[in-house]
Amino acid sequence: MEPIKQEQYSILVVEDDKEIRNGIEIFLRSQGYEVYQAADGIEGLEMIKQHEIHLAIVDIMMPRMNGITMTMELRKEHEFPVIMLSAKSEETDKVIGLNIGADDYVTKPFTPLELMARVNSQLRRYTRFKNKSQTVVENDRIHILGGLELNEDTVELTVDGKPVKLTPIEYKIVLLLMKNPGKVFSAEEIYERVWNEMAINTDTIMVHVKNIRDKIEINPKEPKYLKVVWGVGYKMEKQP
Amino acid sequence: MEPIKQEQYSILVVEDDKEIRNGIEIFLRSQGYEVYQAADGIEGLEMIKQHEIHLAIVDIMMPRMNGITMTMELRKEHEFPVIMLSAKSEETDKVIGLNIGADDYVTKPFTPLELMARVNSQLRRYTRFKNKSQTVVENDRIHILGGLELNEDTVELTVDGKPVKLTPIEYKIVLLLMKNPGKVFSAEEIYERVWNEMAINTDTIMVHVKNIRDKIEINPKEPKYLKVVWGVGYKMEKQP
DNA sequence: ATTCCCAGTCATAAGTATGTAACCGTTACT
DNA sequence: AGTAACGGTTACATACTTATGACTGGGAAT
Repeated sequence: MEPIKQEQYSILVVEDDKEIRNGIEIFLRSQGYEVYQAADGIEGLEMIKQHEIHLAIVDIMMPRMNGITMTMELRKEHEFPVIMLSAKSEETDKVIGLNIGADDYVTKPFTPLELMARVNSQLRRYTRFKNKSQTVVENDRIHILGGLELNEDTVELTVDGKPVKLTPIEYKIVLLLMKNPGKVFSAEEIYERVWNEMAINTDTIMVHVKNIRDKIEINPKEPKYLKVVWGVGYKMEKQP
Repeated sequence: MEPIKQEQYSILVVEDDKEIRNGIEIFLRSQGYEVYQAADGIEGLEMIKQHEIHLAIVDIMMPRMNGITMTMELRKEHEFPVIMLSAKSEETDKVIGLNIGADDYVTKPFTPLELMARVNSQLRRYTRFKNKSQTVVENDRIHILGGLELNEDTVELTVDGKPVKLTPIEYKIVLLLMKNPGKVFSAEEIYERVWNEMAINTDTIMVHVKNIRDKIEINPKEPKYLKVVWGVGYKMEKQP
């Protein structure tokens, strides 16, 4: 696990629990990041004014000003990625759905690897986006596969040009598969990467797959896109 | 659903209670992992020096050297995933884990299935990550032998460019042989490495070999790829 | 309150893969 | 040539994996 960093990125950690805050700081520093701390939203916004920040990790529940309000505030001025921390996955879906402007979320308790993966991923995306926005807007946030077109920015999927309504979970599954065309994911893997938690059973995935097929396939009985690989998992078939 | 494991991963179990240690070992072995044991942190570090370890399961409370100290020590040199075993599910334990570099937690008491799920999940992440970091390098998850091409990511085999459908077991056998071109495996060896259990009879292998030949060989009677070595076993012939 | 939508669970059906056994060919050696 | 040991082939019952439709409960929208 080695971060590739030419620049030194600065990360702001906003979290009222001092132990967690320090834990995150130590870990991020060990990965070569510069770290600033704040104990609540107001302190956090103050830090952003004073320092150049490339990414913020923000807890939702905090005294004085909570993470949601803080994120909405900072978004008026800044574009850097915000990763939210929340206690349970209940609220997080709402947060994402509400389009507060957070880019990702991690549910507590989390492991270092989880957090690290998301920090790296967001920074990668952010820095690439920044560079490209000056030239042509060649977007890697639009995924095309035959007649399927998934747009990450508008969160929309079209089949042969016709928009298709996906539920949040369906969207996440399709996104994962379309980001990796041809690659096979086991049901467990899909579960872990979409839900961010251990898989309990694979029935859930099967049902979602069926529902997705009903929406995107001309003939769901003989899928053209979302195929099963027997005994292994599912994949999005590359189109000729 | 069983993961496809052609490589034998080595797991170190560090736990002072001998019964638990042995219990874990039995389950891990049944899944095809190589297992090493240690009764405390000092022994554990010793084992890591002597063997190549891909994942460690470490109890927190142990005599002589506890799991936290041990994990901090091993992190100075190694990056493989560490799963901690702890008595309480207190969040503070997990915060401590953030500081020391553990990747996941299982709270005692746990079921074998729980532990297994986490072990598989962590190894999946770890190996995936390792592969991603070497983006430029020609992928070691694609194996080519003459007209045969096997891709581990898409779980596909093509013969002269044409895709061939393999069953899970056929796939595992082909993968094992193609990863070791020219190397001869006895039927027993193939059985043990694909099934992760003792071979009872070799008929099964023979049948699978025939079925594979029917799929990948132009003339199955005179195999070009999957050859028999009389009285010894089977191999994938290196191609000129 | 009522309706609607989504996520998850379950029972059952449909579809594949697998192991076994019986039988046929080949090879190596006397 | 005879024969014993080994490898190849075929067929089929059984076991697994995946697909499907119906049902439940929770939450949001009306």
